[in-house]
Amino acid sequence: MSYTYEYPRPALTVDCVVFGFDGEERALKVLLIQRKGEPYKNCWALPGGFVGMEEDLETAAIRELKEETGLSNIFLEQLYSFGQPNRDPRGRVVSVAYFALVKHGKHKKLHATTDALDARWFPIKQTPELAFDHANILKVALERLRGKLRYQPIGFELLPEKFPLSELRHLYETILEKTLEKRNFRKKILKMKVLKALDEHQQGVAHRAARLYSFDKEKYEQLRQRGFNFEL
Amino acid sequence: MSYTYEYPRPALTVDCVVFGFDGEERALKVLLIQRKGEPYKNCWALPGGFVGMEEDLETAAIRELKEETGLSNIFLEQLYSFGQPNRDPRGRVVSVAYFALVKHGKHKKLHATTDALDARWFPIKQTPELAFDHANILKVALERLRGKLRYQPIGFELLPEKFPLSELRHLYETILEKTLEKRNFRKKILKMKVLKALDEHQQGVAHRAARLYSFDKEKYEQLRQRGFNFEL
DNA sequence: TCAAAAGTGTTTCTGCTACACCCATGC
DNA sequence: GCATGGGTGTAGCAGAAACACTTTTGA
Repeated sequence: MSYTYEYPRPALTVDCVVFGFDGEERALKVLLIQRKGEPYKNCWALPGGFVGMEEDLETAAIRELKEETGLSNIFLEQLYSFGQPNRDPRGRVVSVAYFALVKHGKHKKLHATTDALDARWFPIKQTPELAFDHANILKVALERLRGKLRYQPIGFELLPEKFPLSELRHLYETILEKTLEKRNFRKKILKMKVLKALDEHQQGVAHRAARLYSFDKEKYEQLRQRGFNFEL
Repeated sequence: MSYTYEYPRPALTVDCVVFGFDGEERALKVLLIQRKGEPYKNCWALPGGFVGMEEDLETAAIRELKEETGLSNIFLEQLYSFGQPNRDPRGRVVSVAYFALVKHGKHKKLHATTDALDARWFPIKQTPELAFDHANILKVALERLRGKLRYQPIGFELLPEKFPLSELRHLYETILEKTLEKRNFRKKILKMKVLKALDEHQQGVAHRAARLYSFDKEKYEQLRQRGFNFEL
């Protein structure tokens, strides 16, 4: 079977930059797969692939992520489209990149599925050489993550459902690469009223157990519609 | 001549949302073209067209803009990619949308070129029915414009080289749809040191002539690199 | 001399920053 | 009882907001 057009067409792919935050190592990580086929065989790359003919772009991103890494049901948002004529040795390939956030703990075990040799988390500071222009895509994604983190409550997407405030702070400190004053951070975030204080505490820690909180998405939506702006 | 591929491929287009600010009417406007051919013949639409095979996405946007409206040398930035499977009746067409800002006065006269029946500025509040999903693209562009305006000095792209402070304020008031206190606006923007005060004043106004300013791009770049953040 | 917008300073108030000590818990 | 991080209050300061009058110019 083949398909014929009057004019040439670029191929269209999606690529996903999946970020996770490892609370234990206090490190921001990115999910990469090892390529099974040519080009860049065995090379590490962002998960992604060709867009189906009847498939929405976001749907394609979700599907590829599932196929190549086993991940599903995660925060996903379009990042940018990359279309340099020579970014792929096979010919003209335009890629719509997505940017995803996952609760790292939940997905520690990754499936290296049929489409990829391997799938692994890499600390953002120690990524291998990447295929295509993926290093650049990753760079853009990282800038976007840092930019959004301060103005939108997306940090919660990287944490488990229930978390102590200190973990949220560590996440901000790690990603923004600066330390935040403990008391002021607490005041600021609690004053926004987007966290639900739970009647639960940490367990099995060698010190006073911290209270757990959860992000109150409904409350946030209500506030946002009244013109409230999350900003940290 | 025809082109054959093993798998089907979506067609790829670029569309441009071009904003201009009309200082006299104090209105934000968008540039639309009237379609010459099917589908949506005679309907108003965003300028745009197919991406060439060896052509960078941004280059394609610049070229289409030139071809359909005569505009060139303007601020252009990628907005978002739209890929709903049924957004174009001709079949699967994915469009990378760009978002452009022009100095309205300079380009009051538009060429209705060979590719379009007509090209016109429409106040954002009074746009006609648009072809395809262009109404949605416009909506996304407008949100982006409002969002960026506060945190990046892009307002200047909509003004002439030299302008009085009041015009800059009117621009902000119009786009953000709220009034700004005259004295505080002046203080805030001047304190940033990104405006050059010129030794020129308005001419032919029926009241005290205001001093003209120009945006100092180099100064802004210097400040930005030292961690300064434009915010209004 | 009137109309219309330019231009200017000060006070008030809010909200951020900086900072040090006691508390609860597991080992 | 000690080490570890959890949790709290306040004083000082900077910057935003609010506000009214004088100046300049052309008609």
